[in-house]
Amino acid sequence: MSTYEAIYAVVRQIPEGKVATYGQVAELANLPRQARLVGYALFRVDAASDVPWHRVINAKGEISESPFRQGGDYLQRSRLEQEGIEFNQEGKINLREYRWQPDQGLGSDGEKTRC
DNA sequence: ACATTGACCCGTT
DNA sequence: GAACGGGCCAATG
Repeated sequence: MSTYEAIYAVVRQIPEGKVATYGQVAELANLPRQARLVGYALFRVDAASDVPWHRVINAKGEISESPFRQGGDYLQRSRLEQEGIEFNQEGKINLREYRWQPDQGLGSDGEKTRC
């Protein structure tokens, strides 16, 4: 069980039609402030892996991927669109809508115990 | 074993 | 609101 394995495990928990940011995945993987490692891990992810790496995006809601990535840049976006995720003119995703929240069913009130 | 790299996030200016 | 820099860790050659 390597550190990357933990990251893959978290990414694998991302439901379909939802996206998670690197920082979020990092925290879920027990790696606080190590969003970088998440990105590095995904970079080293094997295409044959069942890791939905395409569901992981940066905090800006933009798709980040290296130009050397197999296929091209449109691949990830195409996959996300298949999941039902929409992009705006900027090619970004509405994190407020598609951000994966593990505790989605927190409470009907949503945010009440604030301050 | 050392140095380099690599798909980021956050706080400050 | 945008731009800039710093910090972190692991894998690779």
